[in-house]
This record gives sequence, C-alpha cells and structure tokens, in this order.
Amino acid sequence: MDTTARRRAPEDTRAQIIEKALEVAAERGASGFTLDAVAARTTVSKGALLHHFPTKIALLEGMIDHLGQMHTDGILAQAARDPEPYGRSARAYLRATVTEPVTPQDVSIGRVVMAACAIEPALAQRWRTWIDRVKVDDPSDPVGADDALMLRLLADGLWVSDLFGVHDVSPDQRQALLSLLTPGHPITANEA
Amino acid sequence: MDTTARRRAPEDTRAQIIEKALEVAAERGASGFTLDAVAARTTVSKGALLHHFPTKIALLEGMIDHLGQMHTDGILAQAARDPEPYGRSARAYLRATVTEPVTPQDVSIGRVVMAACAIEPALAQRWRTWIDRVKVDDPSDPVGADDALMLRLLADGLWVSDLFGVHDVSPDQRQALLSLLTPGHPITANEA
DNA sequence: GGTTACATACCAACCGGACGGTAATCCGTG
DNA sequence: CACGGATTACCGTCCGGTTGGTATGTAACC
Repeated sequence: MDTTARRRAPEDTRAQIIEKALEVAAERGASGFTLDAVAARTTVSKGALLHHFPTKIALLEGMIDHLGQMHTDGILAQAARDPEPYGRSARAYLRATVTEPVTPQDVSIGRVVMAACAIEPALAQRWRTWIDRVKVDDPSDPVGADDALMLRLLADGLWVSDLFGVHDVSPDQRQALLSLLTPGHPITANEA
Repeated sequence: MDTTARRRAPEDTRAQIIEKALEVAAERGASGFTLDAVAARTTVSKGALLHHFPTKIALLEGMIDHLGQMHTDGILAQAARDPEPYGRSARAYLRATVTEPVTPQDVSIGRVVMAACAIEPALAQRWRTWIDRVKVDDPSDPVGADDALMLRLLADGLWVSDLFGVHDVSPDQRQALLSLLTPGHPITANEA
C-alpha cells in the first residue's frame, strides 16, 4: 500500500474499496453511506473510487456480489457437511441464516443492501442471481419443490425479522426450525 | 375541496395527502418519492404538506400507520371469517399475504416502505407495533407458539419474495402453504 | 384577536458525478 | 535493451441539480 504501488494491484484496490465500503455501511447505515464517506475511509481518493466503480450503483453491485459470494460459499459448505441428501440444499439455505451469528454489523449492512435493492430494482435482480446459483443442485434432491420453497421462504422471513426486529425468535425456536425437513415427513400436504 | 374550505376539514386534508403520497410511491418508486412530488399531486401546496407533516419521516409514519391499519383490518377480518380456532390468527396473517392480489402498485409501495424502514430504523419500529397488534389474540389460540411463529415467518418471506421477485411461487404453491396449519398436525417437532 | 390552515418564495446543504491533470506501467518497435 | 507513445491508476477540485426544510405573509375560523 505504499505510494509507489500505483499500477501494482488494481484488484487489491478494488477489494479494499469493497471491504471499506462494507465497514462504512455497517457503521453509518444507509443515510451515511456516501461516496465521500467510502473514499475517506480508503487509502485512495474519491477520484480513484469513481475510477474503479464508475457509479454508486456499480459500487453497490460490487458489494452485493461480494456478499453473495460469501453467502453462497457458506451455504454450499453447509450442504457439503450435511450427510443427509434429502432436502440438503434448502436446509443449508436455512441453516446459513439460522446458524450464522447475526451481529449488529450484519444487520446494518443488511439494511443498507435492502434499502439499495428497494430503491434500485436492478440491484435486487443482482441479488437474485446469487440465490439462483445456490438452487441449481436442487433437481438432484429428492425433496419436493414445495417443501424446499417453503424452507427458503422461512429463511428469508427469518432474515428480515432479524433485520427489522419484527419477531422475537428464541435460540430454541431457531433450532426447532432446523429440524423441520426430515426424510419421510413432508411438510406440505400435497406432496407426492 | 373548494378554496373556501380553509379551516373546514384538516383531517380530510391529512387523509388526502396520505392517499396521494401512496399514489406517488406506487408510480414513482422510492427515488421519485419526494415532498415536492407529493405536494404537486395534492390540491394543497408544499407548505401545507409540511404543515400537516412537519418532516418527511412524519409523512412516512402517517403512510405506514394507514397501511398498518388496513393490513391489520384485513387480517382480523380473515380471522373472524375462519371457523377453525386452531391457529386462526397466524393463518389469517399468512392468508392475508397469500390471498390478497399483489398488484404492481402494492409492490412499488411495499418497496418504498421497505426502503424507508431500512434507512430509518424508527419507521421499522412503527411497523412492528402494527404487527404486534395482530398477535394479541394469540394466547387464546391452542396452536403452539412455534408453529404460529413459523407461519408468520413464512408469510414475511413470501412478502419479500413478492417484493423483489427472488422466488417464483406458483398459485398452487401459495394455496398449498395455506393448508399447512391443521389441528392435530403440528409442524415443528418439539411441539407439546 | 389569536390561532389555525394554508400559500409563496426562498435557501442552504448535500451528494453524485464530471473534469483536468499527473505519474506509473505496459508494450510495441527498433 | 532503449525508448516513447499509449494506457491505466489515481488525485483533488469543482459544479449543478436535487431536496428537505424555513421564513414570511394572509385569510379564514373560534
């Protein structure tokens, strides 16, 4: 990061910007998330920031891609650790939401991303692509599509509940949700 | 609404402002939801708008209260129409989300509210009070708290899925979700 | 006459992005 | 290898448009 490292590592600069941008989002929230604030936190200037991300939406896309990458990695790792093939993917999706510690920083970042997606629909689309990437291995799963969908909706609901504090969900209740999808015990009625 | 009706009906003016504000939110989205746009759509001026709602957040609070009122009314009406007492409240909560036609206007308004809540946590708190108001009759319900919570989380997940289009949920699948909570068939494992 | 319900004009601050400039690096050529 | 032009990374400043909010005035009502 010395001054001579100009052209050395543009990819590192990009990564650093995204990392710092997430920090700003975590600490200042959506209203405090400005290009100036992000630039001030990085070692580079605002001009360089705009050089790597020509627009604020582009920066948010970068952040969402980063988060999506991490999230899908976590889900796929969870799925790989799960010996039971039945409903593996959907369960991992839920488990990632239930298990991961939801820190105040996570909540703040989640709110910023949520606000961004609500304001700019294109960003919501971007987020969706990451979700779809996790779903690809579903066809090989013997679990019914209805049950899998239900678990995912449940996970999403739990996520927004954590974001806005709409429901009080105890650790026990979180744990109970995990044992929902078991082989031979379909949840939805019109399952095969 | 003639010009002579100055002092006549301040309450009507308030109601009209909220109504028009929701229209603006539906048509212009979050980025187009500005005080000027709202004022332009009403018969009153921007000054009058600020007179009734001294700040933009106050206006959003008014809108959220209005939506919350309608939503809880719908849920309570659904619950009243349901002959089966088991899980009545939670089912009504879910049914309100599943049954109500989700128009593009609803989606747009929902996004604006979502963005507002994500940016200003105080608004999320406001929304939560409306949810709590629906839950009050739960204690008289023989359904387990875990199952009721699960249905609510499911409903919330379905709502955000409709808002952002994350999952494709067929009408059949929506219908299937409704038949989840039946007496004698608890969903979560650790029910009594 | 004092308060309420508005209208009109105005402002100041914020913020995304444009711009002109500089220096380091890459690359083709001889 | 030398070298020189093109490209890329980056800087710092400035600007214009937008927007939430204010200040001042005025007419209707109690």
